[in-house]
Amino acid sequence: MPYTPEHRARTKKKVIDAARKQFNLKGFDGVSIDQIMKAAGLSRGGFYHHFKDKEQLFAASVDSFCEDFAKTVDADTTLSGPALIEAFMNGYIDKTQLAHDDETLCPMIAVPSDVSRQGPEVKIAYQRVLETMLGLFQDNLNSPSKTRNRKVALTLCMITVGGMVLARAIDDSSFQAELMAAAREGAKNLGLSN
Amino acid sequence: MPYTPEHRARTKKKVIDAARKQFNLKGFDGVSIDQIMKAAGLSRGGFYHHFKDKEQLFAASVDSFCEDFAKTVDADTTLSGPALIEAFMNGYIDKTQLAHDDETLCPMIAVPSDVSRQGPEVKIAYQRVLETMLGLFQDNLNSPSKTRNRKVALTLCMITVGGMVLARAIDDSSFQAELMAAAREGAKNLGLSN
DNA sequence: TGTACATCAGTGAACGCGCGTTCACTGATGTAC
DNA sequence: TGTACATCAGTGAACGCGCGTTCACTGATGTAC
Repeated sequence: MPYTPEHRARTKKKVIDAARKQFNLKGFDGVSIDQIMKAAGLSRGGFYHHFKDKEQLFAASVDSFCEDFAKTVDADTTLSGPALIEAFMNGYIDKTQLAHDDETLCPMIAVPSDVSRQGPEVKIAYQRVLETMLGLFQDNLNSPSKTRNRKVALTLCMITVGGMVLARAIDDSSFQAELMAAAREGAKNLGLSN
Repeated sequence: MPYTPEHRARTKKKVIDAARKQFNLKGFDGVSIDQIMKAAGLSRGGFYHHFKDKEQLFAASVDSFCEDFAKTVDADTTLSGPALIEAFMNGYIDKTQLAHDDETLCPMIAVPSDVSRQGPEVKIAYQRVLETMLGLFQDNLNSPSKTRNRKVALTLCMITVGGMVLARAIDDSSFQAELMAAAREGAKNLGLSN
């Protein structure tokens, strides 16, 4: 058995990491396999040793974000309740704001339209990211009604994602800033009044 | 002067209408100029008599939706205030829900990621659509504070667009339904409590 | 009223290019002896 | 310990294809006389 399984896994991860950045930046159709493999320091041909096709890589890249995302969410144990929600939301929005040519952007915000045109594998990966965010909100809302908490958590997800998606699709930077601010505030009000 | 200006305008409109459907369905990169021209009953070569390039057609197709959208918004004079907001929101969400292979879908929901990768012309058209929806909400909220009304209106836009965008990017139809319902309810609460 | 003409909307072949995917191969590696 | 070998990760040329755009043209039309 030449090469260790770890070597193979490491290479695969390099490809996924390169793909994640590029897909977020340019969309599914905006990047070629050639570009991704080059960015990963490999050549075109090796791609199909690791992935069935381009779509499977896209799904893997969304899943890879989800893993990191879940880790970040679990890592912050110093806060809880509405304070955690607010801190998380601010961090998430800040990251988006800075991410003009950034690669750490959340795929929920960078590629929702691309995902909506893909098959189940990609959509399921996307849903996992959404459920990660949703879970964080749901678990840190303080209403005694679980139903109520879930509804508010859903609304928080919609405000966050909707606000950032809209902000990125317009050209007017002061309107962008207004959207970001309204997302922060709207979310804060909802989280606290709950 | 051969052909009337009206003839030219009518042809251009046919191309824009065909483009709007297809862009919404398959995204900017998912449709070719050839396909659009064929759908409009024309041949490839004539395209550049009407548009500078593909991006300009994309902008025109978003603008074309905006015109129709503004007309719909102005047309409904039987309702006003929160009742109008609720009625509008329900209609908008219903349309999205039915629009699996539909062409009347709002570009705010169908193509935000595509728009975020385009130049200013397209983004400005997108912003006009957003401002149309925002204006409807803002003008029908009853708080005496205009600032407050604008903030709530922004949040309503984020919930509506965010909810629909998320619903279209996942595969689980019961989760989809939950998102749609939460968008309706979240929006209603916000509109009424205001 | 009838006709010659200029205009330009519309045609379709052609351009160069990059795409996703396949494939015959090369060569680095861990294992067996 | 040293070597021959089998495995398979990685290479890069090649495939067929469709893309956005250009261009020489055709032919339907409104206008001038």
